[in-house]
Amino acid sequence: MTTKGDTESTGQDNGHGGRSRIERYEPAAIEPKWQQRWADLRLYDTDLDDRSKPRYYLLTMYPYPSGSLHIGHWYIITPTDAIARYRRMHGDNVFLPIGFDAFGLPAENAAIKNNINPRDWTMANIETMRGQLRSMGATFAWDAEVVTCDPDYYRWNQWLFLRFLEKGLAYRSVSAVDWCPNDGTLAREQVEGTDRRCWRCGAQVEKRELPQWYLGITNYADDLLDFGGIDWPDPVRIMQTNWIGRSSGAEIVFETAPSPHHAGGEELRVFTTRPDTLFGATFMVLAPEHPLVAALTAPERKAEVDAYVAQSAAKTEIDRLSTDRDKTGVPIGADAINPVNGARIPIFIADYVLGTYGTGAIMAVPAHDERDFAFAQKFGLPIVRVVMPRGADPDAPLTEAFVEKAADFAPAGPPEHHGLLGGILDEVDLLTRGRTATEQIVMVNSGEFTGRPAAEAWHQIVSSLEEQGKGRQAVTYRLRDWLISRQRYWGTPIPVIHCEQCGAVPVPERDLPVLLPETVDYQGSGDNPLARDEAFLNVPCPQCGAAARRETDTMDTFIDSSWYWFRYLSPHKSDGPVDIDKVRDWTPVDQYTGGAEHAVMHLLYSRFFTKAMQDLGLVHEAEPFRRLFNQGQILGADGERMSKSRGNVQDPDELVARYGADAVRLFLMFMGPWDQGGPWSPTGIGGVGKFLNRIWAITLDPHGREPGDPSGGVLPEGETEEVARHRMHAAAHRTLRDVTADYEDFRWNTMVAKLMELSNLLSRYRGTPAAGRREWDEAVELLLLMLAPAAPHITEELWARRLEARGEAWESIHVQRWPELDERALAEATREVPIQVNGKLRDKVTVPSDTSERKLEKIVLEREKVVAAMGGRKPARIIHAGGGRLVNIVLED
RNA sequence: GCGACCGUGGCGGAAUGGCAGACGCGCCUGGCUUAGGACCAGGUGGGGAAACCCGUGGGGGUUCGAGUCCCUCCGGUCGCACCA
Repeated sequence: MTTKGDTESTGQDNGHGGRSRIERYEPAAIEPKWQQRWADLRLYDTDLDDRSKPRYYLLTMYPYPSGSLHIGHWYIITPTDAIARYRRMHGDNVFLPIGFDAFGLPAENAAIKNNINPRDWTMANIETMRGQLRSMGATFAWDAEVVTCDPDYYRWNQWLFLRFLEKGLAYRSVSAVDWCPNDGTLAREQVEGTDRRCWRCGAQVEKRELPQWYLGITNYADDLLDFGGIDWPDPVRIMQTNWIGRSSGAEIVFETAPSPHHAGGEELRVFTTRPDTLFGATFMVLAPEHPLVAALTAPERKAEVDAYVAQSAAKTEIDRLSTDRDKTGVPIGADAINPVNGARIPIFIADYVLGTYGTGAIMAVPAHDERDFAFAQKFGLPIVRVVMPRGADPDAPLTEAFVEKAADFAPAGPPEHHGLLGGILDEVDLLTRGRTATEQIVMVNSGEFTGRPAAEAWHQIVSSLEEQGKGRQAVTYRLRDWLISRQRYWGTPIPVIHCEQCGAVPVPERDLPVLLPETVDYQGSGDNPLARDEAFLNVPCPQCGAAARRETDTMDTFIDSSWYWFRYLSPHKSDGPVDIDKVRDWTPVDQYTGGAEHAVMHLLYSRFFTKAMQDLGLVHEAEPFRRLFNQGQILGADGERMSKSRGNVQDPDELVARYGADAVRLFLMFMGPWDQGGPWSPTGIGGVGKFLNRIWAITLDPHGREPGDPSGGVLPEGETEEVARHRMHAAAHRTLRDVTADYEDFRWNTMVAKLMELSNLLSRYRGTPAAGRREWDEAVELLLLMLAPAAPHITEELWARRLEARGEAWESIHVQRWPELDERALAEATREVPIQVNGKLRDKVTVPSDTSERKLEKIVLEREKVVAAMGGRKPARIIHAGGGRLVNIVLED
């Protein structure tokens, strides 16, 4: 690379022993120049009203302004920028906006630590990062920039919240949050490890019941399972499907039995996906926090039950869910009645049953559920087998739960998280497997249902319960409503006022935005500084005018990112969050790029917001992003996540200073497939540097030669100038064909490799009589055009110099049309055919391209090596692989 | 445990079921140089003097033909994790 001597040789020696006729490639001398020029010409501002060209909304996940860009940002942004440039060369009106995800904890923590204002910290970081983003040569539409901590942005978070509130999509409810005794409430990600400790002080985090604000994402659960019309990677769709966790089954009503202390007759509802196993329910388990626990507990059990409830309340959810934990629980001294056979079964509480899922109560069928089995074994409870493979011995003792179920006999519906993931398995395969299993699993010990296939009984039992009013088909989701309250300063204030008379009153729209106070005491004792800011807190109730207090919770910052791409279209609109006409013209986003770590949270919230905003009449679309691409993650050289604390962060500015932005861009694209990422290693960046030097040399100095080139000035052995010219023409167009396909599919590594091949070929002809001829010129031009989206600066510079040399007026390479493919150039006069005998490669023969199969067979069978390989045996048949790519002679046995 | 993805030279990685290892790094040889961590040319999967043989995590299968498709085992990465 050119860089090494930069400091030592101070440019007086050009590194080529003083022989070269051209100055060397100095990225530092050309890159800022062109960046400035592009900005001055406003080359990349998008006219959103221009309908003369097809629109292309290209979106990349906006960064958090953490302080500076790291190489991972470049890894996302570089190819995204290349897509933008490539689409423009195809005549699309490309919109590539950028902004900053500017609310969040790091700013607040930095404020506490350094005693500066979170806003100042954030805005300073944004300024730094803007400069870095410009240094990459990325073509962002800066005039559409959105900064989420700007009141002009977050007021619309508040406005949307009020609309959600009106619609019943936002509500307040009491729930448990993580609470650190020293630092107050913590976000989920601030609680570390399985022992749940505070990341700052290391104290054990506890749960606190607090009134919190929620958004009703579960209302859209089934809609969110429908991925129709969007082209997203399977892994993301699968993760979202699993996260939503739709389970269809039945809700079944058990009644409590009368006892000495109790009249009985209370209804206990359970959710099960296996109503077919109802006869095997030998006990019942309630979550410790189940509302009926206190009422049902027998007096003599009270002490023990209370102790268990207290004990599990002290535990975190993580502890409770830990799989390897032993089952614990206590009987509450009451029984329930199995509605299907009238059996009295004991009721337990146990923390393996979650209060937040289903009905917070289960019927336990130990024979057919591993967890229930373990519990029954520990507590010596009966285990009754009720389904089994046809022909099995119903009385054989079970050593483990038999959980095999008869395919999917639940009602058809959206994809669920167990088993059948929509369309991924072959349908026919599923049907046959399903049918077989369905017939093979039969009922036993189940009264009138005994002997029937379990799949039938599933439905019959549900209908029979339904008739008696003791149950119904039901669907449950793992997905819960979105808790958006954060007891933090640096976020969007939730626009609500609490009045003793009127309750929680929405802030009137005319009073928006509820501004974050500029100066607060964020140095305080760890709770939300807003809660101590009397000026902020005290307001009159908008309804009755009495003294009232503001809500002090702020919104989860995922709210900001749930609709920001709509705002890019009208960032300064002051009478509403979005411009519905622009939204109609420009969304859904054509291509979204970003990391897979947002597969569930951000991408699910964004889909929810879009659907909710559609229902509010704000937008016309049900889906935000038509196509999604998840690039891989760049890790530190040690294979770990890059982080300042690990000291494995690669500073991109340093690389740009050494190698230039184009080389860094190209190297990131060349490393490997974009969706793969991998450990960072700068070894090899010199390779793309060499490539750029070569482009520089062949463009500016076709007739030059490098010192010591032994083949310099001479065409390859046996090659005429005619042949060389034809080869250049063919190679240029073959490269164009392949590179175009690679751009379309984001295969940057092979794209760069193919351009390297073309430049290697031209380099071989440099200084020979073939150099500088028409075909040479054409190949160089194609090479520059094809490279332009990936390495925008060097190509712009060389393009300008070519124009200048030809006395033509300057026009940016980045407004040129993508070259047209000349199909005729691809045709070769001859082709080389590999010859296999019994599938093994034995020989190759070069024949005229129009050789017929029959003629080719004749030629092939006369080849010396082929005859030898055939060893006197006769061909049974001869395979011609597609289009004469290969011949395979299959011999008789 | 469940789900998804992935195993190819010393390294990053190529390869619509059809010549395995494109392209690059590194390394070797030579050239050019006062010099080179610059530049140019050639070579570089393993074994073998060669003919040739062997090679895409292991084993099986489908096929004229498998890195690619199917089954199975082993190893790795990510996500979920008592969700009834």
